[in-house]
Amino acid sequence: MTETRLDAVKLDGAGPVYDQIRRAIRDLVVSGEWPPGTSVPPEHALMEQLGASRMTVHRALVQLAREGLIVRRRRSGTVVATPPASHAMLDILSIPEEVRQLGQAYAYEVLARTDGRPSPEVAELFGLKRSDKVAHLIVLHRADGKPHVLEERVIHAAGVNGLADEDFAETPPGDWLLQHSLWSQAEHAISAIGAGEEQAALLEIAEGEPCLLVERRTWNQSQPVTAVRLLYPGFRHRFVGRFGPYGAA
Amino acid sequence: MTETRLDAVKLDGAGPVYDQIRRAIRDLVVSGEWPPGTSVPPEHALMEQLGASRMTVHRALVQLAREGLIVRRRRSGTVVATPPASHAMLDILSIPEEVRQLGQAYAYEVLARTDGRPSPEVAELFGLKRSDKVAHLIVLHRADGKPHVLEERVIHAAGVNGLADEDFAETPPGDWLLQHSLWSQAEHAISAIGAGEEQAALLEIAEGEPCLLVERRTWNQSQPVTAVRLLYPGFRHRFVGRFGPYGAA
DNA sequence: GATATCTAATTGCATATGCAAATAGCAAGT
DNA sequence: ACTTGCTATTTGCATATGCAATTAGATATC
Repeated sequence: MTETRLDAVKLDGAGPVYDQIRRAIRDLVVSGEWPPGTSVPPEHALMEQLGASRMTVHRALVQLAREGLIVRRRRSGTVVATPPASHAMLDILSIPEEVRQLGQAYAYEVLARTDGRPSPEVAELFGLKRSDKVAHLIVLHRADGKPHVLEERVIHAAGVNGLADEDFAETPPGDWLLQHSLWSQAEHAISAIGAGEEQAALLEIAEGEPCLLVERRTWNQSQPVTAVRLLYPGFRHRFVGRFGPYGAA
Repeated sequence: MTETRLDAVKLDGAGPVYDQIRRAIRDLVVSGEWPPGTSVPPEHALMEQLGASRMTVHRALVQLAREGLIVRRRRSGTVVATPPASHAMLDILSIPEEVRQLGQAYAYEVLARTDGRPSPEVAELFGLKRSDKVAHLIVLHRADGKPHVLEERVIHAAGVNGLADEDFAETPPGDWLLQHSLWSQAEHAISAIGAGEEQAALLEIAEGEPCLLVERRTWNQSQPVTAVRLLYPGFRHRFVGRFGPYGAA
């Protein structure tokens, strides 16, 4: 339960007051300045600090709660929520979790790791300078001992603390990053591709076998954090999502 | 602009009043009883009808507006929104639109149509009785003259009006359905698969070439509406989505 | 020490009121 | 016809007020 700097909440005079309050607090949350667990000042305090009525403050907080950024409980007060680990549509943010939900035993091996400058392709793909430092990893995830997905990942060292000291012996890089970095934007791309020679060997499938390729890039405040390519044997995987016409269910 | 039955809005006494109002109106919208374009009674009318204060009615309507079910404008009033044609993550609800957004010329051919009973596999997949009537269609969509995606579709006749009289000469079945049916639930599945012999011939690719298979099933109030399998040549397509940790961007 | 009870902090909900902003529709004037 | 301006309707926003529900923490009791 971190200390909350009350005067960190500042209005910008643009638009409705309730929305100024909402944005001010949202910014503190998504910037990481108020990390998950931080307690948000009670309505009365904000009301005095900002010179708004309680109902106006209330409206802002209720909306933030509906958006899932904060959690409110009577008497205990309001705290910053821990962001949902997975995303509605097609999520695979945590591969161990994904495998275990299938009721299979999870294991992984780090097949290769190189720290250094990004290759030209990687730099291009990611909008990095050649002088930036990155870690490049290849990881094979297994379910019940059988190859499940092949992960190739680039991590931007400047965006993540403690990267050099981590050997990913205990935790695979994807999960480790979830705990050691923030992200504000992500992009997914899904396509189908035939397995290359090396990839096929690692996944123990035939060369050219159709695979699902999931590419994900994440940024924090427009600074790159990580990019990953996940190669799933196609016949064994499908991604499913459910929703209604007005949004995810 | 349909007539609005004011007394259709009824409270159920469960939970907060503003939420009862919200749910009551939401139900009228999603059930199709108030189709898109219907004008919602003004706050004053609802206020009197329901015996709630204007602010309470307001709160319900504001929330529905934020959820995208209704559109509100000062003086003009409130109308039921036309549901968004495409969904944030991976949408391809309208293939013509998708192709045109790529700046390519769109065309399609209905390769086959059979009306009758569902095959056992289709019935299984869809939870239909063998006695239900369905239409089975195979459609090839082209972009700039080249095969773009192969569509295989089953439509449940009982769920859709006017199906028998439609020959899909003007509008491909996906788009036609969007206009002639409602859906309340959809399920997407994405996988990778090698093109079969016939499929490869139609798409003008090599047999076994990796393809993205998008399967979508839609229901209205738990009654099946349609199921479709879209086969995209993998090297030519990728589906992209962007979002933040707290939801779609 | 354990347990029951009270108190006060905090959020949740609803109302009443007033004013601001946008604008559809009408009226008047040219 | 076309423009101009007025007016009434409708939504948007903020405030002040009061009470209800929940419950952490203090207090009293056994």
